[in-house]
Amino acid sequence: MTVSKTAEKSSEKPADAAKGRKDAGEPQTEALQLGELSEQLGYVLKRAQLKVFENFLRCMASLQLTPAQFSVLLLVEKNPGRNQTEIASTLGILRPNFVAMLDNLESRDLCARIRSTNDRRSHILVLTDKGKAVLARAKKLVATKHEARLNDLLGQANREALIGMLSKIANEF
Amino acid sequence: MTVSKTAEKSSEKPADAAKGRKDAGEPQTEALQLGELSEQLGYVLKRAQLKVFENFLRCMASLQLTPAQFSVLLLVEKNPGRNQTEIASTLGILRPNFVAMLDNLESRDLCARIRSTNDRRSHILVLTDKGKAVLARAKKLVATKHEARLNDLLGQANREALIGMLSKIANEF
DNA sequence: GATAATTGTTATGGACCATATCAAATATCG
DNA sequence: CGATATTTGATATGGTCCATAACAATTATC
Repeated sequence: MTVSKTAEKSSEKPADAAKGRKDAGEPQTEALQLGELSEQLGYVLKRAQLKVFENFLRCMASLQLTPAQFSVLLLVEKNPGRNQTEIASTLGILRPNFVAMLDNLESRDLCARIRSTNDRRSHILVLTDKGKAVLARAKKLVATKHEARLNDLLGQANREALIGMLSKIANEF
Repeated sequence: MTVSKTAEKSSEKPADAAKGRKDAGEPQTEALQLGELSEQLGYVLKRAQLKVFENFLRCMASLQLTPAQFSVLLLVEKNPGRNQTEIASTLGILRPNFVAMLDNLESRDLCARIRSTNDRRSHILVLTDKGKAVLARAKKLVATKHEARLNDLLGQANREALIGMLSKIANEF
């Protein structure tokens, strides 16, 4: 969802108020000063997150997986036998909102809900064979097209340092 | 918006599937393994961004300013005499969505729209006196409560490195 | 001076997030 | 045991944010 619809054209790229100009004539419209904005953590964090998600969606276009869907498949694979509540809450997804998400993945035969025999309220989540295959391909795409891009941009060491700092913020802020 | 409503209680904190347990009895529900998820840039980036925004809103509770509103005030202050289209596009906000945002800020007497004499289609944006005062207080709150938190957590050098890397991603990814 | 483009605006729909509520199943406690 | 509370998955619903189409007023272009 939210991807590949008409996506590609507008979307209002920031830092580009001077658009319809051949970059040769008289710049009657001066570029705006970002000022302290470019030092604001929240601002730059949000911008970076949007860019990363955008790139992720492009890399996954052939598999039609959103970041959220990818994270669900990853977590279900790593934690077989868990129910919806456990998977959802670990990802910070509220149970009601997780239902439609699973409906989607299940309708595409990527995962399945199985009634637990221990607790007949629960739906145990598992990946289907197709789900495992798609996830495997998704991992390769992420590694070769998505994460590799970061290494080119920042370098291996910086990339790891970045992930470490973001994790720290996510966990301890 | 989106803040301080009933906010404070639920919200489904991740990495916490084992909740209603006194942390003393028998852990019948093992913690889930995040696995490769904790190395996924997009995942950790999104998580960090949510935490940072959440903290920002808490710091700004007394002024009732969202990150987006703060960025608008900052940009208008730094770039007086610009119209809605220029401010909005620099922030990556689509013009239609910028209207309600300005209605809000204007109704609170933080900024004002002024018809341009050169181009009577445009609305020049300026901060009101109250807007300037509020922004000044907001800056102090951000510096002392919000950004300072990052320094405590990462240290000055790491904080700057982080901002630098995020900017690079936002601009070159 | 006719046509095209721009500005602010409204209307509208989609995606995402949050809450309340429900039925079925289970847990708890008298 | 049996009444009550809790949990699980689900539905309904509302809010916020994001994106597109369309419009009137104004300006630019030819």
